[in-house]
Parts: sequence; structure tokens; C-alpha cells
Amino acid sequence: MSAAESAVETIQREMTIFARRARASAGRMHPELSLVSYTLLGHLEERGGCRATDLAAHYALDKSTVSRQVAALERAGLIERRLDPEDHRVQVLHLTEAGQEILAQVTRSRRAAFRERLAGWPEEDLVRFAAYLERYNAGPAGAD
Amino acid sequence: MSAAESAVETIQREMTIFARRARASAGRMHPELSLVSYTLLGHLEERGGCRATDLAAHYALDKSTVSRQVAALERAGLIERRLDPEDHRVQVLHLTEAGQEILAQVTRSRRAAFRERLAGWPEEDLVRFAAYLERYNAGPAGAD
DNA sequence: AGTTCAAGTTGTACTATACAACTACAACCG
DNA sequence: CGGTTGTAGTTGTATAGTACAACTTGAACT
Repeated sequence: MSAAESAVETIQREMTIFARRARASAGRMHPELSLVSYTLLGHLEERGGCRATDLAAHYALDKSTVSRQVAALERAGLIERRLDPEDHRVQVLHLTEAGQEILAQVTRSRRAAFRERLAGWPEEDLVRFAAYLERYNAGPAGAD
Repeated sequence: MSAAESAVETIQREMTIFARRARASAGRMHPELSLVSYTLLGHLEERGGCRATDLAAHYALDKSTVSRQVAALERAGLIERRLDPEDHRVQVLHLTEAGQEILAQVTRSRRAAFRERLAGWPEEDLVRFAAYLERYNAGPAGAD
């Protein structure tokens, strides 16, 4: 096996390990915000509000799933819905202040975990690793 | 923000994207084998058989969860249980031939997906990326 | 023998998810 | 206009994966 093939093997294996661990630990680390909820809130913050349908499309989730997640987030007071005056079918979702706070807090704690894990890496390696990951994820969606 | 801090941000973000995508696509890509089942079968192959309790410990799953997964895999004919003659509480799990075949097939198809995604990467980058991932995952478990 | 420990199963509950059927509104077309 | 078709979102139903607790069975060690 060539060095390239064996590197691909390793990348596959390590990415799988990571995915499994992330799934296992996500719920336990931030009981207040599941990985999906966190991602949705993050998207809302980044975009400054969007529609449930956009979330579903972007994250390849069924609209019913998003609908229930959104309902839960609203119940928890983390987002609010504003009827689009242009189109009354549409509800534009926005973070509430509480939502912004929780998102910031979870982001901080996640960032701390990553930072700790990456402590001791030379800056050059961090930058290259980050670039590789971006390049990997920028590829066509669909493969793991 | 320093280059190192911003790289950590990027790593966190991209790893999260990856974990989300993996979860979303795993079920659709290999309906015959969930990510967990695949991982369990892989572990059995690697170890040449082990106990349900070992699986639970290694993957931080509840023993009841493993028990049901194992039951399903046995029902599907992919693994078999052998009573440990030394200790009749213990069932040593082994891949059946069908299990080995399916595992090999899913591994091939996953590998193909990764290979396609990484096509065009210079060998040097593949090797470095693989090394970074190994180093990342080798850190203390628990952080995402 | 009796107690304590370990492996595994089963009952129950919860979360995330998908698919399908439905409602409400919009847009378009004749 | 007014009917048809399309889009946003909700709700009913089903399934998978998971955890926790209670239980069964066998082992080990006094």
C-alpha cells in the first residue's frame, strides 16, 4: 500500500473515531443544548435570523424535525419567531438575548475543550491542521 | 486574536461540521449497518472477538445498549456468541462469515468515499493530515 | 452456605429522526 | 376573478438508539 493509501486509511479511521466520540460526548457535555440545537442556534446567529426551511435544507434535516427543534428552542426562550410581513407563510427565526447568552456560553466551553486538547501544538501545526479540515469539509457533501 | 487562536476556532468549527455530517449521512449511506454497528463489528474483527462488556467500556455505551445491538447483529447473522467455558456468565462475541463480508463491503465503500473526497490531495498533505488527526484523537478522551 | 460481585437481559422512558397527511397562505394562469 | 399548483410549517405515527433501573444467573471469596 502506498503512503497515500495508508494515509487515506488513517484519515478514515480517525475521522470515524472522532465522529463517534463527538456523538457520545455531545449530550453529556452540554445538557442544556444538544449538538443539533447548538448548530441551529449558531446558524441563526451567523445569519442574523433565517427560516426553518433554510435550516432544514442546510443541515439536510426533515422540516418536521426542524419544526420540533425550533418549537423546543422557542419553549426554552432561546429563539423567537417573527412573521414575515411580506409572506405570511414564513416565520423568520431570531435568537433572543437568552439564546445569545447560552450560545456564547456553550461556545466558550466548547472552545475551552478544544483549546485544552490542542494545547502544546505549535502554531504552525494548528494553522495547517485547520486548513486541512477546511479543505476536507469544503469537498462535496454526502461522503462522511 | 492570534493565528493560533483563530486556528483553534477553525478546528472546532470544522470538526463540528464533520461530526454533524457524519451522523446525518451514516444511516443513509449504509442502511445495512449503522455507524455504531459498523464500529462494533470493526472492533470484533480487530480483537478477534470480545465480550459485550468490553465493547460497552471501550465505546462508553451502557451495557443494555450493547446488549440490544449485539442481539440485533446476532439476529442478522453477523455475529455469534460463544459461551466462555471458563466462566458461564461470559459470552465471547465473534464475527460470522457473513459479518466479515458485510464489514469488508462497508469498509470498502467507506474507503472509496474518503478516497474520492481526498482525490487530488498531494501525498505529502495526506500524510500530514493523517498525522494531525491521530495526534488529535490520541489526546485525552472526553472533549469533543 | 451465604454474601458479594460481575455479565447480561429486560422493562421503561426519552430524544432525534423520517415520512406522510394536513393546514394556511401565495402565486400564477386562464 | 377563481381554481390549480406550489411552499412553509405543524402534527400524527413509527423507528432507532440510548440510558437507567430492576432483575437473573453464575462466580468468587470468605
